[in-house]
Amino acid sequence: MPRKPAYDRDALIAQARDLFWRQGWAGTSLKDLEHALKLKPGSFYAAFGSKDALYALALERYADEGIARLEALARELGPLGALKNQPRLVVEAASAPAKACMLAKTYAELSAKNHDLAQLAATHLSRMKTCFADLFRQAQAQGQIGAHHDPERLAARYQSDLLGLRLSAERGDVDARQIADDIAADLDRL
Amino acid sequence: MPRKPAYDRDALIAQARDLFWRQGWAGTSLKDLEHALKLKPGSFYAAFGSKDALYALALERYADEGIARLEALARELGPLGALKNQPRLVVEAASAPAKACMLAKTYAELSAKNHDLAQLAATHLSRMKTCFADLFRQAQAQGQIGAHHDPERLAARYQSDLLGLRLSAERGDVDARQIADDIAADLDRL
DNA sequence: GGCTTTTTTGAGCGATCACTCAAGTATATA
DNA sequence: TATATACTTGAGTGATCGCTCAAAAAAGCC
Repeated sequence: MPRKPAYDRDALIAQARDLFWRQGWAGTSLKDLEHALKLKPGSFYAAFGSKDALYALALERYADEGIARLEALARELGPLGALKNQPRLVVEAASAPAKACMLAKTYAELSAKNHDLAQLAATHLSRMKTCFADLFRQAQAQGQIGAHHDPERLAARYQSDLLGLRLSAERGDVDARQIADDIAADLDRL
Repeated sequence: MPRKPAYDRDALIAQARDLFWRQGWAGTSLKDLEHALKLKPGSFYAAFGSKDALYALALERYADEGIARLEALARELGPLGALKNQPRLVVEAASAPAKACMLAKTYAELSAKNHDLAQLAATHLSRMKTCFADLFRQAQAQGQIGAHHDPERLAARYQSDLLGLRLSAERGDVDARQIADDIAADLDRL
């Protein structure tokens, strides 16, 4: 007997993610969301509960897709191949709403106030780091990387470099592709 | 004949910089500033004109002091020594309001909206990059770094790594000192 | 078609935003 | 001490914030 919603919830989350990714938490108002998602306030709150709840969904979507993409890349190119290609891919992703990492932007914006979303972003960053560490471990098991290296340490450094790279890629006066290549080249010296 | 202000303008700018640095642009309200600087709205606007004008002053102060600190370090340790020590120093600066770079945070927060302050932060980031490039050039002239390297490229990568490091240093699940040491170690292999 | 159930709509809520300004107060000169 | 000239004060501006809710509209079942 009930009426069905006129929107595609998954598509709305993806749209919200793109908006939040570009503009940040404080930089995205409900008016922005209502306009982009074509939802009036009532429908918005019926669907998602609050701005923060939607942001949390967007963060999760962002992290899940990022990890899935990396794992797919590893199946295609192997662990070291995936790690070496990821920097270039991220920098050259033309369709992405922004170059910088949404998790890092969220954490940077909200951690000072101990906002729940900052903690959530940190958790997802940690998941990604674990994913990197797994790939380094696999590369090591395949003999592509010296056995004396600590995969966790390599992962922390790699993630740090990627975050810097992705922030640099938003700047007009930096050649991010050069940096991406240099990061990849460093992996060959391990 | 006039009355003198009861405040120290330079000290107020430093306090504002610390607050903005920690909390960001949108995250710092005028109430926050009034409370921290102990200025009522009237005095605040008589002294600085607007929130954005004070933020611009804070950004400039931040960048100027950062460059001055690095140049002093280079006079003490030489160009390569300064570049190698900077990561550790930044990560271990216990008295700083935050680990992450204020210029990077500002740019990340405001560039999507083409805010004037984002452009200003980008300009200061560029100044810093030039400073890094000068140090790499000097290190090269002294034979501490291979002559085949492009100092501008080294500077871009170094700054990118530093931005990533400083963001990572705000996280609880990352050993930033290890990353800092790894960045420094990479400079020895140039 | 009639009824139930849900979604959609949009006016409007209190709170907070950056900011203004007139009145009050303190100080340096004469 | 008197006067001129700033600085300080804080109530209050309109705009925007995230969000609520009652009424209107639409879709599934009999």
